[in-house]
Amino acid sequence: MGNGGGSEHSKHETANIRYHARMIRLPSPPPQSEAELLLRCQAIAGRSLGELAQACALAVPENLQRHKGWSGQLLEQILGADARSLPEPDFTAIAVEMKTIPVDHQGRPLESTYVCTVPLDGGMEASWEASWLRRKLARVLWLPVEGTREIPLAERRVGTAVLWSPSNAQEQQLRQDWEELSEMICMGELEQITARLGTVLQIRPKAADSHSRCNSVGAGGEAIRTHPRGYYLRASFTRQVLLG
DNA sequence: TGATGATCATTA
DNA sequence: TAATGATCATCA
Repeated sequence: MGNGGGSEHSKHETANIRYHARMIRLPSPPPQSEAELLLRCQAIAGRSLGELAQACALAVPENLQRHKGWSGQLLEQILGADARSLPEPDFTAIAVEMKTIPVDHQGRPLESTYVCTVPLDGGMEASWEASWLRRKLARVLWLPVEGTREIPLAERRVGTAVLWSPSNAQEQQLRQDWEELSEMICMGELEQITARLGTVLQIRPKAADSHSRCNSVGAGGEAIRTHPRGYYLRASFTRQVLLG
């Protein structure tokens, strides 16, 4: 096999990067099957973000403070995601959503995972079955990336991807939380919702800052302005998904 | 030290 | 403004 374990960064390393770039034929066309997507994931497993960025001719930021979505966007490009910023699955042809997840040295998630915006304006969702959240999570490609701040961003490596759909038990957990939270919203109790609610799912602010507002409906059905919020998966849930 | 609430960048 | 991509920073 190749020389993956060397401590030198030299001509050899550069050759590997070029080789990798050919393997994934950048820019990547959208994968046409899950198998094709998984092959691409295997090709980048164990590689560093620095290597992958170089293959894309992208600069690596010093840190993620002002580039929070950088890793996710890099890996989307590498793997051929085509949804861009649309409210669609990242890989539209095969209806797969992709989530990069920062992990510690044991592969445990370091952060919660944003799923989607909480619908607040009028368009209340009729049922779990029809919910945006459920559709988003129907098929997810989890891509772990070393995320401890001790490791310089360029040196952080990509882990083994997991293509996942919720098990029956997981779906029931998600459903229970979603129904509880949705009922509160329908009852006009949005402002009573805190991130402490929900065992696997939570609602938290999702905005540029705490001054952001969006339209919603109050307890009496009147129009109000409130904070935009998003659904997030707790790290403990994602840990079970990744590690069992 | 982990989780909550706040925040950053980009696109349409 | 609202969707996408998330991580930061502070406090219990």
